[in-house]
Amino acid sequence: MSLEDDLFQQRLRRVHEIEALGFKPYGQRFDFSHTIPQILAAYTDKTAEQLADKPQVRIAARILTIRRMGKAGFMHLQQSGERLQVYVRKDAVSENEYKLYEMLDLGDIVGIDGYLFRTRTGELSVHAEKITFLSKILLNLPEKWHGLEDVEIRYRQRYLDLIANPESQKIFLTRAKIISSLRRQLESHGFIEVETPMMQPVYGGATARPFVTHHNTLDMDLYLRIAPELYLKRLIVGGMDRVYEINRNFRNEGISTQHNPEFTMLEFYQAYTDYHGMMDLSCELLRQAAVDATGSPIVEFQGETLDFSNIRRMTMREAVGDPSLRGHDLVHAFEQRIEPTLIQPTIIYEYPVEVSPLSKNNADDPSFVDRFEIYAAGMEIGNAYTELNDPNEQRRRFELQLKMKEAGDEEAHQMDEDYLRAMSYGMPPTGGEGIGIDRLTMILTNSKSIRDVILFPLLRLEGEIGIAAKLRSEESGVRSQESE
RNA sequence: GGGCGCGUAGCUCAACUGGCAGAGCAACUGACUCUUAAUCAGUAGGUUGUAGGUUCGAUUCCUACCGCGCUCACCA
Repeated sequence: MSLEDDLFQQRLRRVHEIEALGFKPYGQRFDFSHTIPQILAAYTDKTAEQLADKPQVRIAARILTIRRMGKAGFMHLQQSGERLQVYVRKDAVSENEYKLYEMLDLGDIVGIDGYLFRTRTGELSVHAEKITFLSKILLNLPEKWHGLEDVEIRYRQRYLDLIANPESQKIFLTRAKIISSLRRQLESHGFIEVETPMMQPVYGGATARPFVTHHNTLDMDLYLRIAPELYLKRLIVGGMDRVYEINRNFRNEGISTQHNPEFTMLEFYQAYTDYHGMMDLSCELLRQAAVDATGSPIVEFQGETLDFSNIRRMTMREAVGDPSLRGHDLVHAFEQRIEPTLIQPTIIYEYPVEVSPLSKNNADDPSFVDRFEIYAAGMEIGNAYTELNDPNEQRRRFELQLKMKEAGDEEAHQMDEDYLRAMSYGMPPTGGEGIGIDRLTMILTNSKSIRDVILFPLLRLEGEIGIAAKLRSEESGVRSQESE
């Protein structure tokens, strides 16, 4: 029998031992008085004397370490990636609770009633007076000071990563702060959050290959959206002058450290402004998001110092520095030579019309459009433009895209007649923008791979896991032992 | 999809040129009422990713496959 099976069976037996002591191995509601982060925030700077009145606390968390010394011992509990020590002495808890303490495993979840004090070495700790059992671990936790380093397991079993690596919790906490910062800022500018279809009969708003799915009752093929853009602009036509959406896009393309097939995009549209207005708003949004997420507009990313309080602006032609290049050649030169060098946050504006089917022409040179993208750390993190609101020009752009499609461009835009119809009712001059939340999170959490900022990145199927069989066989093993 | 690299105990890693698969942590037994990588004494734990091949002998060399990473292509 392998070690793991042995351990599994051993712990399953322990479930019965815990029951025999009068505890529930998979416990119930536990009304805690504080979270561990709350206790640390409130009492970290309190001296032993200031804790002399024995502040009473009731906490619930997972056991990360245990140090037993016969008739007393310590353990560290962890909650939301933060740790607090608990001191258990035989004469301070009931006899059964101490027996329970002696059979606890790393990874079990317990509730502790007790009071705060400082140990002889000065560590803030809970002096346990009551132990409640809340949940049993059956598997083995990763090793305690190296944590879990195997990236494949970190991505496949994110729950284990979150237990073993507190930094991982922090990344997703920061991600949440970024999103809530952007929401708060947009709300304060009068933007309304909306939700538009993820399943679309006609896909558009970006150049990408879509995922296809099928609705049975309607017997109709649908595309998972590659962008919400065309629906959001229908709302602008309808008089919702400031709208935004934070949601998933799906693109059926390559996977890399910067690409996941589903990714989160913020898109926002503001009537009666243009791309210069969007530039100013973007700079404000990004600076404040950096401050809200990290405490500063200046962040470290892979050895570089990025300053979001001072975003440079230059045209694509200026960035490339070759006035003879136009159209696709200009974009190609830019992507090849310039994009990877844009480490500091930079706005690149005025794009060729060929790569911008939904943007308004530049008034001085109609072969360019009033569009910009935001780059940082060599990645594109945002894309914005003055929206094309002339339905006949939009029709010509769609027809140009259809020709590109016929010529073999799999990512060229589809014709969207309802979008043209909406625009024919009159769309106000509008500025619109998309910001890639995953990439922004990478930069603000100093993460090298997009998989580090997506809780469950797409991976190939893993082999047989076998846990159901193990649970089943151990269960029958326990039963046969009991009947002996 | 192409190229390169990695896969050894639950975790983190060793194993020289092809020669008896090992350590720390975790686990188990025992001691210990302020430890914190607790300590001390002892015990157990392996289909070396999978399947073939070469060889007296393969963790090691070869082939294919599976998974992951990096990178190029593509893309945001």
